[in-house]
Amino acid sequence: MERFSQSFIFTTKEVPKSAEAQSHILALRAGLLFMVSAGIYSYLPLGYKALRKVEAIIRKGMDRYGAQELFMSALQPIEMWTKTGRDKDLEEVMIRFKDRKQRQLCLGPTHEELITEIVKRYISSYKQLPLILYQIQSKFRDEPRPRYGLIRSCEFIMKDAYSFDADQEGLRQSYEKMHSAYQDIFKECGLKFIMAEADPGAMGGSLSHEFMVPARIGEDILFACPSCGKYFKKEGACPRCKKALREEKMIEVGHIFQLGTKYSIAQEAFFLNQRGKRLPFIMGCYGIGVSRVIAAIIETNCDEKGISWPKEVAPYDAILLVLEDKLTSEALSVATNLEKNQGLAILVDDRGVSAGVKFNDALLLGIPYILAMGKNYMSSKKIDVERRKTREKLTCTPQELVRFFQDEYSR
RNA sequence: CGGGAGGUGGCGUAGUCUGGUUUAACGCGCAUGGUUUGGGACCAUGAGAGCGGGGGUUCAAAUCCCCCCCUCCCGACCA
Repeated sequence: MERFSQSFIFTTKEVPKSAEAQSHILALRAGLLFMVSAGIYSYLPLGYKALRKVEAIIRKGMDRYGAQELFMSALQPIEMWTKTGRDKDLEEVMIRFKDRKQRQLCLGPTHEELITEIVKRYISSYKQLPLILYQIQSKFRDEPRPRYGLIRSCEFIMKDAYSFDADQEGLRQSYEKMHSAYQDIFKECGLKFIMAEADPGAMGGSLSHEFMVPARIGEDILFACPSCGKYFKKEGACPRCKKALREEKMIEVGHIFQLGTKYSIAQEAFFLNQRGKRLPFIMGCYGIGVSRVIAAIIETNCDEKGISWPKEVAPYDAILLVLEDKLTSEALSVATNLEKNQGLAILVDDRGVSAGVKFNDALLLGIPYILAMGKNYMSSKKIDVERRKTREKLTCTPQELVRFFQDEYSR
């Protein structure tokens, strides 16, 4: 239970000038983010809570499929990149500089090279495979044009996973696992997504799939068949329905790649098979733009009043508005009970502002349940409950509230 | 990196074209006092900027000229 009056949560009525995308405007208005510079953001307590919720969902999804978490350095010597030649390929996006010893360093835009060095050092037998490692970490890219807040920024949070297998069939299985994990993860985050076969581009490799969320401000485009609903990467009539396709904008939230041996061969990362033969690891890599997921969730879960977080990622489960000063201590104990008995995280709005401000801030913050204690509580011990998403309202006593939440969360 | 729009108290803006009536205005927010109190209340008082930075023109510059920086949008780019 936290008290709004003592929390570092600040909302604004006015729309910040430096934002155009809904998700960006709302993230700033609801006090989730602080803009440091173009494409650089700091997470404020409320935004960080939502971020940690998303990270927890990702960890659960990855762990379920046997991936192990580690944490690599963002700082990398440039020599790490010369064997694969990507110091040249990624020259433009890499943020690089010299330290006091004139050593060339970069802030990792991605981590294939480093993970390959790590695995190469410890894995030398087929018996230690397959292996999937992942991390959730900040990535740095010198974007030519940062855009739409968290959608495209120069420093952003990514979940990157890497698989190591002894053969092509192993890679296929690892890829399949990550494919399933991603579906679980995006579903739990409350995102409606589409999977599309993609071009591996500078990552290299043979096969890749993108996870896309349809949104007005998407930077990618897929072509949808209006009759069967299938999506295609290229324009042209639907092969099955022969209908003309229509363009839809998409936010790319995840991308998985079958890399093959591009990195293992270049970096001489080998293991011994059953017959003692030296073979390069067969690799895959799997990314989720964590901060971008936050933006995609807000973008697709909002209305004219503000954000409407899906329950699973909401920074708090409910907000309790105290509309009569006298009720403050009673409200705190109601909140404490809900927290103790049902593990709910409650924000108690005990600020000395008008009811209108509290209701509107509650809608802006997008916490799934808005509870109000005021007149109705004074007269008949009734708490007013509103579902943020549907705006449905009902009333119940504190005792009934316990059952209400049991029902809501067992659905 | 090309094209467009901007930079004025903490936030959002007006003023810039046509220099002077500006000791820079308004709304929000903030502080103090009072009245309010269920869907962004009201009154009073008050604090807070010298107009993105630097040069220049002029008796006089937020306003005109030059250079630079920053932000947003469109495009190019995008693991």
